[in-house]
Amino acid sequence: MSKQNHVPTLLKLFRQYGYEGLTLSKISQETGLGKASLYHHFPKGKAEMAREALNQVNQWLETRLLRILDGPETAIAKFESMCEETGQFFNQGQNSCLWAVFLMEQSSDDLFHDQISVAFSLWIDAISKVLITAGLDQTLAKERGEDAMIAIQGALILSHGLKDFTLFQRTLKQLPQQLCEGIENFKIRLITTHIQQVIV
Amino acid sequence: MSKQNHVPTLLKLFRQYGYEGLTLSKISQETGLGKASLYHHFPKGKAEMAREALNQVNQWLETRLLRILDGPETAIAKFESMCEETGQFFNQGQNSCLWAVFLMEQSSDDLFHDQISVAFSLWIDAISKVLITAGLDQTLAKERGEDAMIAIQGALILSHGLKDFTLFQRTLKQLPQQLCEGIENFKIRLITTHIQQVIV
DNA sequence: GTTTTTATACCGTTCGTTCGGTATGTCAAT
DNA sequence: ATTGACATACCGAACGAACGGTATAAAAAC
Repeated sequence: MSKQNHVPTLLKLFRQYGYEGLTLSKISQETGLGKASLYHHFPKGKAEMAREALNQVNQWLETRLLRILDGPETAIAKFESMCEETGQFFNQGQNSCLWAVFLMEQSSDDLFHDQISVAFSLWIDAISKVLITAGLDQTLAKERGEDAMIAIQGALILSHGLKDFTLFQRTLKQLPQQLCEGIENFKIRLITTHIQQVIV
Repeated sequence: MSKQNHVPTLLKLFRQYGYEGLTLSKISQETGLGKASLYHHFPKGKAEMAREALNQVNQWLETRLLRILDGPETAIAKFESMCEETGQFFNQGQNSCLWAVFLMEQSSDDLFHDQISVAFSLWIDAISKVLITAGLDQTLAKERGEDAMIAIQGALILSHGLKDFTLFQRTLKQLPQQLCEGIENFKIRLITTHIQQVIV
């Protein structure tokens, strides 16, 4: 069986147990592969397995989310797609976020901070770019992108802490409106301005 | 030296390394106590040390934060004090939150979920109680309490991921206004109503 | 002089990792 | 068609190191 087949399992395990909390024995048990076989696929050991799991998440971000936000739809439609996709990815809040998990432990943060930092920036910038295109002020757009990520990450934690996953779902549901607040009539304003100019 | 003197060190270490990531050797090294001495103070071992660290946080919540929110000031003033206190506690975003750290690992979450869940609920309820007193609808007040916690937890993660702690500070700064949105004139409305009644 | 606190030495276990080797398949050279 | 060199996927057994934890007893504090 190919190496890539086991990456989703690795992702699930690292999310669940954290970097230090996940042992090779557990990985061996869950993948059905002997420890030596694991080292055949991932010669650099546990760190490489974690890196591959992170890559899996970052690829989801780039191939699914960023593609949505780069699309031709309206801002609100893109954000709704984004939240839909995000909800699925985190299993409606029941999965934790590997980025956050690795950030919480110094050892894994030392190893993977760059990957995580880039991922956050990409997501935030993609959101704010949509907002800027929709006519929002540049500074405000950036802040709203950050606030969106804050809401998602915070909602994941709260949902886990309270074992109430409707919290995550509510947050996602409110996010598009929140992001687009004050720009709903952008096109209308544009048209109005245009008409006025034409008339004059 | 008394047992309680070492709890802040334990808190710092568990926040930094997580539960599985922190070893007794490290604790021994940082506290300057031999392992045997550690087991004299904490007979149940690592789990007890973590529990004491968590208690430290929960006591901060109950003796500092909840006391602020129970005070006689206006809603906005209480929230400003809360954010000030919170900013100090998390060292302007540079400390991570032990609740979140323990929630991310299955092993520590199994051990301490109850303590964490109670803490979240206490904080949220205290906030929403303030808002209800200020005249806000009960459901909306609860949601805002949740959103406040989401913002704080999310901001901590984002700040760490981007190594930009101004993010956390901005979030705290905006929080009071955000919480009080739509209730600023509550007292004025009350007085107005009262005057009208008196006149009639 | 009793109690509290600390240190030394060690326990069994599990950690991440490595070694040696087997089974299966590929593919050109013979 | 057979051979031999190489590549891939896998595993059992073992490695040294570090883990969390525990005796026993000396030292410090009261």
